[in-house]
Amino acid sequence: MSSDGARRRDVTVADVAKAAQVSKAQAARALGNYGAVSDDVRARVLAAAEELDYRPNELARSMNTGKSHTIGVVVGDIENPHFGLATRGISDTAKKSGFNVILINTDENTAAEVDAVRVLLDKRVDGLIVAPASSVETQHLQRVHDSGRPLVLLDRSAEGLAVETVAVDMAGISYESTRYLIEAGHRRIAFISTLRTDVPYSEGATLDSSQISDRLDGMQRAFRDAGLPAPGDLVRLNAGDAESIRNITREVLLQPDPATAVVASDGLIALSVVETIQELGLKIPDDVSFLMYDDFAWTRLTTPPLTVIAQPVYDMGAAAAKALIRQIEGRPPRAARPEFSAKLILRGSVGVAPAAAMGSASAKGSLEVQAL
Amino acid sequence: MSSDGARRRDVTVADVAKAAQVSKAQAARALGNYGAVSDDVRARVLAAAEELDYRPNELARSMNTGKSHTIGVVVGDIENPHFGLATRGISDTAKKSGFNVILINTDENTAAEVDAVRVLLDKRVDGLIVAPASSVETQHLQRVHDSGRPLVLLDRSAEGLAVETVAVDMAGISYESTRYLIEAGHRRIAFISTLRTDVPYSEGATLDSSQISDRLDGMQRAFRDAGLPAPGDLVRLNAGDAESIRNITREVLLQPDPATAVVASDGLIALSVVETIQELGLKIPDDVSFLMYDDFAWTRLTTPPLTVIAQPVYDMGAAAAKALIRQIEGRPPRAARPEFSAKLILRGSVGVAPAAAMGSASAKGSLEVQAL
DNA sequence: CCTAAGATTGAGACCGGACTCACATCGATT
DNA sequence: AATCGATGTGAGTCCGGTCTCAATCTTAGG
Repeated sequence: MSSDGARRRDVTVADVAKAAQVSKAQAARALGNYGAVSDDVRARVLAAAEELDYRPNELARSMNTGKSHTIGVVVGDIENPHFGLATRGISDTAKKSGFNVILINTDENTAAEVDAVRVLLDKRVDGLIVAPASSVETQHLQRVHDSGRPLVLLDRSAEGLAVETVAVDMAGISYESTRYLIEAGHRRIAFISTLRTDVPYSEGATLDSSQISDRLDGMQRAFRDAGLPAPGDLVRLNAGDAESIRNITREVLLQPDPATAVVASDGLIALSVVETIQELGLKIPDDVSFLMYDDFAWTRLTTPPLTVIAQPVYDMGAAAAKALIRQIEGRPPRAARPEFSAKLILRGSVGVAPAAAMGSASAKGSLEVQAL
Repeated sequence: MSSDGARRRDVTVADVAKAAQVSKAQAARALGNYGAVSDDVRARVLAAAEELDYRPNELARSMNTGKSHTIGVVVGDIENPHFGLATRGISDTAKKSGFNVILINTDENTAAEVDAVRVLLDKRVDGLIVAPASSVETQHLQRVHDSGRPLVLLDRSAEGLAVETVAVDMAGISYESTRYLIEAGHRRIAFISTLRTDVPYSEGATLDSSQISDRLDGMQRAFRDAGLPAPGDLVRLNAGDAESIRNITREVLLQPDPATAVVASDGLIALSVVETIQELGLKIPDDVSFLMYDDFAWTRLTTPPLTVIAQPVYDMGAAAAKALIRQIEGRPPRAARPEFSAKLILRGSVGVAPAAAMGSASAKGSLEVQAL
């Protein structure tokens, strides 16, 4: 309990003005630090404000400046460290420029996303950073853009939406890593993703996610360039919870013409896949090779450590925030936005494909491993 | 570009009223769904709103209702999956009750926390959930409480602050797990935490974090009950970045009277500790036993899988949000708040202490391991 | 047919700041 | 000493809603 009781009404400029014996306008000027105010008045007002423990009502302030100094961030799943890190990048950057972050989780559900965007707009955020759940259903984002509210997309792009987008060149890294797997003798490469789709995957089908579809494009191109048929039957989407990932993993590894390598689309999937592989008593990389997107610290602790595709997630979050703030402040967008690129980090989870190993006398066990 | 151009001023109730040919008051009533409105007027207003694509300005609304339907969440580090999960629990629960979440990261820095709280208050959030960086420097939280703004603490309590707190019984689980280690023959148990302190740890010193100090109390009590001296010299605080954790780990393991078991205070620390142990060529659990707080999925993937102290983080986040919302809505706090309790999950990283192993002929390798 | 309770409705105050505008004040200019 | 641009200052409006209050309309009861 402070000296003079608790939970009384908030102190307003008017109160301060009265205490300082000046007009509301003058008090507001002194407090808001604008306009012309004599030293005498300023001192009195500031003293009164201090005395009364005055705190400006940002809501009121926002209402007539039109700026809320708040940006809205809409992601699929904060629980996923990928977004955790990205969010950290965003919020660190935002804070540096005096912006706050309202975070909304969509569970990768477009309806929830539409809602989130609406709520954020209603709250008059100064701008939005969205990792769209769908690259196809984007009317709500289109509307945001049309309304003139700054918008930056993260991780995935939206079809036909000319909006600044911070993402890595997925097709490129996917091509590169697939080639790496192909060179290790793998022909049967499974790709497992949580992406929800109605129809089972078939080559050429348009997917809801630019990110996944770019990855698949990269894989296909790698196979094509190698003169090999892409194993479309091993592309498994709709991997939802741990149980379904487990089932899918068993399927692709135990079926007649099984996968010799598995690519996990994100860290959450990777956990279940690796766990299932261990359960099946299979050894990585002797029996199955494994590759995953995102380089989390724990991937160095497994035996063997996992070969991963590292994405500069924090930096991307930071870049998205920077780009957004630039838009908010009306500065022109960066001429050449930096393309973020992912890196294939070779550790120990990719080995020579079992069948190929028989053919080549030299290769055995894991491929050359790059330190760290 | 929508049919009628872009980026025009926002549509307001006044606009809708004009279009519907009714007074502003009536339009507001129809839109806000309060007061008495005839069916005819309601229909016209709703139609006009639809036509004009009217969206209420939540800022204006908040300003005179006094409610922002927003809660502020202040955590030390969203990047830490512990908080990621907790945040998820909070935001899921909040959303269900129509609340949004403004998230601020403090980097476990009290000054940043003070600032965060101020900003949130200025934004007139309806309530706050804070995981206090310090259990001692809590004047800012005290002020929040005094002002009557709902406040719930998460994870750690604040000294002398009678505020609803959602946390696990740390002393209890720490006691239990220490006893477990002691029974396995460990006498030299190291405890590594990021907690920043000015003075090096000494038994009895008051710490800045209720969480850590409870854990240490539990450890000490376990040693005392076992009639053994607590290895206070192995309590290592100030473990900041990966590098410093690495150094500390080496120290406690390589010094003359080394630790035979290491307890990592959180998942981030655990990563570096385990990595360092592996680097040193030591085997878990044969050479060193390892125990960590928080049960992350990856702890099941290492060899051996790690023995952990699982905390119901998501549920705690959800409970904190529920408690806060209850306060916001003026309902009485739950009579008996559920005590959350952590669970020791035995996997394979704790074994018989090397010295003790020599003594007992039977024990060798890891202790009995509980499935999952 | 008249009257009063109850339903509708519009004018305008209000929330807490920012900002416009007209009106001082004041030292400097000539 | 009269004039002028540069401050200072206070009254009052505005932002976009909510909400009070008095006026007007219905409609059922007498």
